[in-house]
Amino acid sequence: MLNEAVILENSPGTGEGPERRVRDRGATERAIIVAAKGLLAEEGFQNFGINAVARRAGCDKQLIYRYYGGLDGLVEAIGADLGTWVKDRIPEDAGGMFLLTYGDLMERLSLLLLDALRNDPLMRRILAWEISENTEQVRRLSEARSKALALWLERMRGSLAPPKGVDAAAVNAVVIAAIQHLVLAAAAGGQCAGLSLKTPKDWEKAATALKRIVRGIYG
Amino acid sequence: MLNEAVILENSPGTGEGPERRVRDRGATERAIIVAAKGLLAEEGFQNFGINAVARRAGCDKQLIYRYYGGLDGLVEAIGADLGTWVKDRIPEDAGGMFLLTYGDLMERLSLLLLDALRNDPLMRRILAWEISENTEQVRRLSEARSKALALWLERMRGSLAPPKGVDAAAVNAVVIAAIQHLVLAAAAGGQCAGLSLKTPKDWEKAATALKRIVRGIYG
DNA sequence: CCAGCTACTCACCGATTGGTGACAGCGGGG
DNA sequence: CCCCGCTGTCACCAATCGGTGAGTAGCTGG
Repeated sequence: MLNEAVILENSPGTGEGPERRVRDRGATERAIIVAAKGLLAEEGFQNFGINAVARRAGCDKQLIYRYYGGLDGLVEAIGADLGTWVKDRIPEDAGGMFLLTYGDLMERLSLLLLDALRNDPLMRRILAWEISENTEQVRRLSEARSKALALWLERMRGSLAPPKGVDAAAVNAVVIAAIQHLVLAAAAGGQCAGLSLKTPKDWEKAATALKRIVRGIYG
Repeated sequence: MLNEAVILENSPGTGEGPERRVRDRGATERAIIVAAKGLLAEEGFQNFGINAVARRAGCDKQLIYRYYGGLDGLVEAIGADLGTWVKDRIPEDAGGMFLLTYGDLMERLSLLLLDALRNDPLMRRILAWEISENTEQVRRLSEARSKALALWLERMRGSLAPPKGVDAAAVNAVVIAAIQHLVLAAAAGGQCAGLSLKTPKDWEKAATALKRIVRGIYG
C-alpha cells in the first residue's frame, strides 16, 4: 500500500535499463501525499522536510515545489485530506446506541476518542506537532485537525444536550486534553505520570479511570 | 542575568583590542548550562543544538565537547539541575494548610501543578520534547523530570491516604495528563479542544472544570 | 514529421549542521 | 627561569538542508 503509487515501467523481462517512472501527474501527486503522510506518521515532524518527502516518494523535490508550491502547500493538502478522518472514525452503530443521558454519551465518546487516537499515528504526530511548534505550517494542520475533531464530536453528540449548571465546554476540553496527553505520552514513552501504558491491561485501567471521571461529572 | 557569565576582560579605557574571555572554567561551564536552559525554554527543542548553545553562551562549541562530552552530556547535566525544581515549587504554607480529605489535597495539588507548569517554560518544553521524540537524550531528561514531579507530589501529599475503591494512581495520572496537555496546548496555540486559554478568565474556567473533575472523583 | 507542451531529472547554490584537529595565550610548579 | 597543562579560539571537514535554473524525455496536435 505504501509504494502503490511508485509505478515503474514494465521493463522487458530482465529489466536492465534504469527503471523509469511513468508520466502520470495525478499518480505522482498522490505518491507525494502518501509519502508525506507516511513520513509524518512514522518519523514524526523532526525529519519532515522537502528532501525527506521527495526521497520517500521516489521523485525529485522539484515536483513538490511545482505541484504543491513547497512544503507549506503540501502540509495544507494533507490538512485537506484530514477531513476524511471523520467518515472513517464514526462507528456504524453510532445511531443505534442507547445513549440515554449526556453522561452515557460522553463516556462512550471519550473511550472512542481514546481508541481512535491510539490507532492513528498520523493524528498523534500532528497533535504532538501542534504542541511543540507554532509556525504557520502547523497552524494550518492544527486547524484542520481540530475542525475534524469538532465535526466528529458534533456528529456523535446528536441532539443530546449537556446538563445545566456545568460548563460542559470546559469540562470536555479538560477530558479531551487528558485523552490526548495519555495517548501521546504512551506512544512516546509508554507511560504517563508514573502510570504504565503498554499492555492492554494498562489501558484498561486508564479507561476505567477515565470513565470514573466522566461519570463523576455527568453522573 | 542572561549574560552574567559572559565576563570580559577590563580593557583599559577605550577598549580597543579584541575583548577576551577570562580563563575561568567554572564560570564557562555555568554559562553553558544557563545558555542551554534558556535556549531550550525560549526556542524549544527544534533548534536546540551544539552550535546554538555555543552561540548563546558566547563560547566555542569545542568547550561543550570538552566539558560535557557533547550535547548528551549537557542534557544530562540539565537533567541533574532539574532536581532543584522541587525545592522551588513547594509553597511555604504547605504544612499549614487545612487538608482534611484526599479530595482537598488533590484539588489543591492540581491547581498548584497547573500554575507551576504555566509559569515554567523550561519544564513545558521538556514535556513537549518528551512527547515528540524518544531518543536517549530526551529519555534522560524525561526521567529527571518525572522523578522531580513524583518527588514533588510525594512531598505535598504528606501522609494522606487515597480512598478505597478508587484506582488513585490511574485517576491521578489522567488528571495530570489533562493538566499537562492544557498547559502545553495553551502555550502553543492558546486553546485546547475549542476552549480558549489566553486570558485569566479563560484559565479560571479551566481551573473550575478541573476542580469539578477532581471533586467528582474524590468528593 | 516536427513544434510545443508537459512531466520529470539533474546539477548546483549558499547556509547550517555536528564534529575534530591544530594552535594561541596565560599561569603555576619543577 | 622555562616548560607543561589548562583554557579558549579558529579553521576546516563532510553531510544535509531548502531552494532554483537549466536541461531532458515523452506525448500530442497541427
